[in-house]
Amino acid sequence: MAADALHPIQVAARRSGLSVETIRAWERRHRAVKPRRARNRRRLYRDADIERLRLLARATRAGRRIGELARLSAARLAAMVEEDEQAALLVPAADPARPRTESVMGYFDECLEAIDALDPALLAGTLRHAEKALDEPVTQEELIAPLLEHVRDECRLGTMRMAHERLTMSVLRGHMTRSACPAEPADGSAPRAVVAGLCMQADDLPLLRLAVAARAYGWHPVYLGAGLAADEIAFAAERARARCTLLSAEPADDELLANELRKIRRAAPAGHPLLLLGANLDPFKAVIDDIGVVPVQEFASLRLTLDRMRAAAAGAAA
Amino acid sequence: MAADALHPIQVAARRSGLSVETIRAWERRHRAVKPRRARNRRRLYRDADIERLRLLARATRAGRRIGELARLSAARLAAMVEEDEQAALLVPAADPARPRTESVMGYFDECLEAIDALDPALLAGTLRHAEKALDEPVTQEELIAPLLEHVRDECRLGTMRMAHERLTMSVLRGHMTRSACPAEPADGSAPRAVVAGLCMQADDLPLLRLAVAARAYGWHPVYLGAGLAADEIAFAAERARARCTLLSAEPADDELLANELRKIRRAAPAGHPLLLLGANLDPFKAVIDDIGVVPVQEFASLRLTLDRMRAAAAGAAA
DNA sequence: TGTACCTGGACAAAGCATGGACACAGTGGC
DNA sequence: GCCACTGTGTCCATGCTTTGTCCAGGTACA
Repeated sequence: MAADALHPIQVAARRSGLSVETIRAWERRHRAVKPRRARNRRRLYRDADIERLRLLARATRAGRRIGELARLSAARLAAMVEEDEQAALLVPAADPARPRTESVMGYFDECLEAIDALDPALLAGTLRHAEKALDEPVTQEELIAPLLEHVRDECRLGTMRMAHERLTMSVLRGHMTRSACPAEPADGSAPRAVVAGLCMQADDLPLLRLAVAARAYGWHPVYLGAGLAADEIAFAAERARARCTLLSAEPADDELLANELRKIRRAAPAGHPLLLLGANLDPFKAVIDDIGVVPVQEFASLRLTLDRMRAAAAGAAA
Repeated sequence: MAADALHPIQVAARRSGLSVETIRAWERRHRAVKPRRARNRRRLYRDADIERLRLLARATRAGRRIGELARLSAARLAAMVEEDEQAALLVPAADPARPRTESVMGYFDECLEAIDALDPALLAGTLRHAEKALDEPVTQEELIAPLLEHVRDECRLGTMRMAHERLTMSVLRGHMTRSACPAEPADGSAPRAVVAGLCMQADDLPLLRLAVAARAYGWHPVYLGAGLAADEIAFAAERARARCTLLSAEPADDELLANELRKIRRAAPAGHPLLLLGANLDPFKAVIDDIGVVPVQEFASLRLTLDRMRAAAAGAAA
């Protein structure tokens, strides 16, 4: 439907990534595209015109001159762009596997020293360093999670003070936030995933870790934190165009949680996948089977589940 | 219930984000929506009408002209909006430098758009962009703080949903954490400042802002979050070798707060400066004078106080 | 009486079209 | 090296259309 839709130049500009001025210049000087005209002389672009503009933009970005490109047919153009971009991929040779000289244990001890000295910059620096040397999932799994566990235990035992724990949590939260939503603008093609906690939980680090994992596996997390009502989560999934929703279940009032799950299922778009992460999901078995929630017991299996889901979504879109 | 509720134009405006004037103009000039009329000729909008207005608003924001849109059916319109926004997601790789306005207002509006679309990456990117174009203190003072205020208000009014507020807080927290403790290893010579909240407070953003400000003024913040006991704060000040401690006071139980202040003073090293930031410090006047806390009513004066303190510390060390 | 709403008219800002101009990077000749 | 030439993206002046906002005068309602 709407295959013959006509678009004003503004839309053509936004969809092609070119400026309005450039599009007009290309037409004026080279007749690169020939849009229809409205009665009031305004340009009206068909989908095919915009597609052509996109191709032209990519070709110029690859170093070609617009003067040469303008006369080419759509097919020639597409082939040329394809070829150029393939060639560009070959140039930067894949970086060789990094030697893993640094051990996790070493970083762990360094972190503990930084925590003991209450030095946030040192702790953050060590974490970043570790993440560069090790892989990100490894860091999460073998450094950050155990570190948090350790600090909590020591704090409970009295070996460490609350101040240590708070500083650790604060730095870890910052670090994980950075991992979940890094500086580079997100890859537009990554599917989105809403990440939310089912009810109030004081400690949002496990949830944040879910977002970090999603990001590492090629998703674009929309992190909402814990304690949101069911209809808010469903609304967010729809508004953000999410391909799935990741929920976490803290040990809490089981009846209430089950109810929230049902509410989300009802309010979310039909067929929208819901994942529930939790160490002990036995109390929810009935609900999970009933409404079709995907249970995830550990982070290792999360990856598989997410990958399968993305493949399914891509297949459906194609 | 009330599925066929009829709404006055005021409500239609609030829900669609358009002005009342605009809605009337669209109807007058293009018959874009055809609301029912009450006996007294007042417009009455059905939910479907408001939905249509929302779609029209989104389509115009995507670069289309209202004159063209008005004649389209609801289905065509929805498909078009969907397509436009989907396409916009794929392009940003092509236009990294958005040539939009560089004023605070411009950034403010861009942030609101990102929040409305529940797009964390776009919001974070806009904030970073703003911080590069404006100065960091300006961004804090004139963009981030008002933005937070605005979102809270809209959420209270019902124009925005909780999901919007949570996403905003989560992204802002990440952004401010990054500002408070940036990627470069800290300048070793910067004096340290412990930043902590005097008692539990659900919202840690004001406190985080304190850390960001300290960092911007050349200090090295040791951020501990809110809700720490007095002796933990004093311990942290000593262990981290801090030159001062920044505290924030939320409107709360005054007696308790005063007590905490006294406890910190007793437990902290002699002569260690304590700063207390709060909008209304009147209830603490007695304690402040008694134990020598430096009151700070606003961020502008914080800078002066911190600078003087650093100069004094440098003088003493030399 | 004050507020919210209606209508039609008016106006300023923004968007678009056109043709011209400028700045800048290559390119090739000297 | 310098210089002229060309291709290209951006900007500007001018004129027209579209569009958001404002205003005056009038009506309904508490």
